[in-house]
Amino acid sequence: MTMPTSPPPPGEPAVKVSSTRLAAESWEALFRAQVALIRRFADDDVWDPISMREYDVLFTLSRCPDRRARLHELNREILLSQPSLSRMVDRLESAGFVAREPDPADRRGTLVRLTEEGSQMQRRIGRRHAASIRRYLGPALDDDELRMLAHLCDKLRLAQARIPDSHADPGTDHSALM
Amino acid sequence: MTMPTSPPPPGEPAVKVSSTRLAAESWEALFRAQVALIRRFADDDVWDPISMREYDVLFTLSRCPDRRARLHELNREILLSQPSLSRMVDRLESAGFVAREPDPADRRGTLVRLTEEGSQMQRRIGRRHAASIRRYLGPALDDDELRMLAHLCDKLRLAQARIPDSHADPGTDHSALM
DNA sequence: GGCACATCCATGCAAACGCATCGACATCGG
DNA sequence: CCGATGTCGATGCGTTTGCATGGATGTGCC
Repeated sequence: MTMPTSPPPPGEPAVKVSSTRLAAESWEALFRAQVALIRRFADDDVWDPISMREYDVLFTLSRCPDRRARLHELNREILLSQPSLSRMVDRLESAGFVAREPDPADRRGTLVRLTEEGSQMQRRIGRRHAASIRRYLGPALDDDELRMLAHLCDKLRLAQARIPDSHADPGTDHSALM
Repeated sequence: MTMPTSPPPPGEPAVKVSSTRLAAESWEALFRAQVALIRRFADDDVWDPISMREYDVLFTLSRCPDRRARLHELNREILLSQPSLSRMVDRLESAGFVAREPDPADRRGTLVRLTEEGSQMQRRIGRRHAASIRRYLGPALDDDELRMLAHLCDKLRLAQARIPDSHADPGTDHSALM
């Protein structure tokens, strides 16, 4: 998805087009690999009582300090709109896997905490999911390649914090002034 | 999402655990990088008349021979269930971007063809999206790194065809017998 | 040929999603 | 201290998604 291409626009500097093309091909490869793997994981019957996306929430919480996080913090890691995440937490809460508690430091916020039951569920599914990951990635790439892939993806993700929006307000961008 | 981990299961051979952990870390890195980039692309206002997922369909069709494909073929590239894709094609058809036509070679199937209007729309959005891709990937990775990332992702994706399901029927898997 | 089975697409329906919005609280400026 | 503005999370509502299923056509076997 979200791959561009189309014939290179005429009149652009050749070096820039080439570089754009390279970036587009890399994004397409990354995206398609992710689609193929998500498909395989979805076909695994390891998620049983919850969905893959709900597992993502439990997993993310399991890595948070004290296994709790603000809803808004969670929302930065989960590919869901804020209202959708709020309702997903509703469902996980009624299932007993997480619990909402007020944030004493900021009474606007809500802390979402992984319950013991939720933690057990995350570990149970996580073990099976880890076996699947190994099954699908292990035969495809050797250890050095896996390390290289992780390194490049981390570098790509972390760099995003330093790249402004395409429609950022230039008046408030002081990063080049100081 | 869909990252496993949890403490390494006791009693497993150390080498296997280590390898599983490496695969899991690579998958997590790949997935999180994809999430971060999808977020950025979604925030771009380049999609205007359609959605990012609908653009994915137009883009995929634009690469097909004669700009047409069977619905079922499309469904292998698009991360959507078959009924959802069917309805998305409904919407794109009423918007005039694609057209359904019967497949003369297999009367069960339906060919989805990109109309001229749909092709123009794809190119229009594609140019803007390509600029975004360059904007977000270019400063993060140099050309060699982009090439390496694409290579590893392609290798990972293409290898999936040779890796059986986790719950494959052993009776029908003849790959090891011949 | 004819019957069993597989494949392809469409549709009914409940669940989940995103957008717009609102109330509650925090923060900043006077 | 108070009002303006910004941030956080919840809810109404229309749209989109997935699951289960059905109808139609292709394929294999006797």
